[in-house]
Amino acid sequence: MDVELSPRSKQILEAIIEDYIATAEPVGSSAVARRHALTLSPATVRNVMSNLEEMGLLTSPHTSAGRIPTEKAYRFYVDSLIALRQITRDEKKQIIRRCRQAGGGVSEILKETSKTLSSLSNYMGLVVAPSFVADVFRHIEFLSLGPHRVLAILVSSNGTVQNRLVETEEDITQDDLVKMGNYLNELMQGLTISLARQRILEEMKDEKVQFDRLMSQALQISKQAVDFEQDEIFVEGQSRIFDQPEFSTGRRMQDIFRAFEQKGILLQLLSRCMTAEGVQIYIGSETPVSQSAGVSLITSRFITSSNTVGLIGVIGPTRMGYSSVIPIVDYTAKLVSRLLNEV
Amino acid sequence: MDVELSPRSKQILEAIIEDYIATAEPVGSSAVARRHALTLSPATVRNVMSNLEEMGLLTSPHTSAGRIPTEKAYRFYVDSLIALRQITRDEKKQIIRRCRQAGGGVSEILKETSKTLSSLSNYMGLVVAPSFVADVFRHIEFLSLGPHRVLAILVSSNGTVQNRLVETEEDITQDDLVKMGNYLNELMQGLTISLARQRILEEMKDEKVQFDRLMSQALQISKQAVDFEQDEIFVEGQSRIFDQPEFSTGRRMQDIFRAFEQKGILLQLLSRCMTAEGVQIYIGSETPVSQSAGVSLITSRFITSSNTVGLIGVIGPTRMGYSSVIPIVDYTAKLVSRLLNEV
DNA sequence: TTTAGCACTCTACAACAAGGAGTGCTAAAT
DNA sequence: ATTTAGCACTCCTTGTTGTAGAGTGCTAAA
Repeated sequence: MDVELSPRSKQILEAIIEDYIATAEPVGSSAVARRHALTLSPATVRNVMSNLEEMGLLTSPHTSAGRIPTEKAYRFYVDSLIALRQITRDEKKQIIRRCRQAGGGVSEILKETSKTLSSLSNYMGLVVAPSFVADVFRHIEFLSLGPHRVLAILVSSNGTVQNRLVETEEDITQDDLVKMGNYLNELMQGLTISLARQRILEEMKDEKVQFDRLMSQALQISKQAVDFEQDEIFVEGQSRIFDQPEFSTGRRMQDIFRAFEQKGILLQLLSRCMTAEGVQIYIGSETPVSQSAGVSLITSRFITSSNTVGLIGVIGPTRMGYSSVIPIVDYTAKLVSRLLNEV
Repeated sequence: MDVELSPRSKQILEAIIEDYIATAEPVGSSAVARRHALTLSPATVRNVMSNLEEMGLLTSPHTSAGRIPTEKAYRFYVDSLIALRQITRDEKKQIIRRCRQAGGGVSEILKETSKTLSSLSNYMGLVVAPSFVADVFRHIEFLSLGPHRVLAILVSSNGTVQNRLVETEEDITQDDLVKMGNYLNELMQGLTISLARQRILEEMKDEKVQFDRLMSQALQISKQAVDFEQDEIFVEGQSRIFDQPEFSTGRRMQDIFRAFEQKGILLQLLSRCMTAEGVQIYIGSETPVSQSAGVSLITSRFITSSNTVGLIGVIGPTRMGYSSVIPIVDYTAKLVSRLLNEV
């Protein structure tokens, strides 16, 4: 950002951005002069605006409309101008209450978090759960559910539970299933899930094991149990985008919804965002989700007790209330980290 | 339905409905005469249409537009006129393949089912999972995840797995957790989840148990484990409603999305639909989800091995391709029942 | 009972005019 | 050297009018 601006230009730019965020209408010179009680005439403001336009910070939809901020302007605003609103005691309370009351497992907490983000920000809430495969193995257990059906339950030290129904060729008694469980628990103790998976594959090559019918079956089943892609994603408050006038035309909304139906995009997002600490802000075309749709994304990562990383965030129009959403996202991410690490 | 119609009127009504389903445009008298190679002049068709309008089966948006079917007409069409299209071998294959490959637990299968319904019908797919509380208890297990954290895992004989993280006041060793598990497994053997819940409450009143520190803790924890509302609902293919011209205006879409964000509505739907067997069809204002939005709903229930009931369905505009969607829903419901009962 | 003919209604679309908002430029004022 | 008032200009918005087309309803003939 090689933007060099006089204090007055900054002030005017800020006024325009905030006006536009509030109204979604192009803002004209007289509106700025009036609303901000600047001791300047519209004409002066116009000159400044003209400069800002040349610098690529403003555009006008047509000759005789006011001007609207460009992506570059939002970027500058967020980097240099913004006065973050403090998160209120009330909001804090609400976040804590809702995330806690979710009770249940990790998934339930994260889903409620996503809803909370949505309702506090009035945009869409997004949570991408941490990848299970990086978690540390805690426990595996097999239950017989019928002649050829075995339920494998896999627990990580985070408390994330995976279960999978496996069809077996032959009948296995519950006693044998317990033995298999003991064997595997021994085998995978202390490994991450992905390492555990490797260990299983190695073990399957072992000659001793190959001759032990029970053990080789155990490996077979558990291999299926660890082989999955578990990508939990919670997008909540989708209907809120209808509140935004810029999305009232179907076309852009469709883009957004399409994007969410492809999980891949969101996972890619996760991997991109999880390296950096703190609140990340993606504006317009910077946004990995749906570049064309004119949305911005504010995210922050959270960390579980096993040091795996997840992502929370808010998605709204580029014209979003950054100053209030950023603190909310920030606070929520920290809270979720704390909740998930709580003793 | 006290509709008495001549064969010719029926034929014309059917033609109009099918035309309108295909085009979403009001259909005029000459279009009917032409497209259906009826040996009738537009004028004659007009007379018939005029009658149909009087009977409340057609309306016209304005004087000089064609006519469109009313809800009553769709109802009559579905009840008496419709020629169901046979489900193709290809569709069958696709349904089977996708539902099977989902692997994993019940949830995964049902989610994939919902997606499959959506992509075959080109409308939205809906699956409401059977209520867990009616399932038969199979197994409970406790795992220590840290000083004061216990993970309770509850398995029903369907293979549905519930897990819940419980904070305990004092530390409990894994050994004790195993004992607690044994005790509770004994206690709840063969009961449904909801009965198991009652049993726990009864047991907590028992004096003998109250003096056994371990057992009373076990009850305390397991009470939390069975106390939840687990309503899994999968709505997939939401972006498809953008393809329907009648929803291009934001207002009606918003209604639909709002409805889906309130789970209550869908659960109410479940309870209403699950009593009846076979395919259920709800047209327009009959639809429990969002009466105002002009949507129709085609559902059928499925049954799990423990005789609990779930719901699959397709949601589209009232102007939906009933003749092809009905067989798809019918077949899929049967398949899912079979899959979930499979030995 | 069916059909041709015709007047009638209503929409959709385009062309046009008036009003308004906001700009850019120029020249005067500070 | 800035700031500001004045003013012409642009372009959107809204409303009006006119026309073409689609489709109906009615009447009278087949």
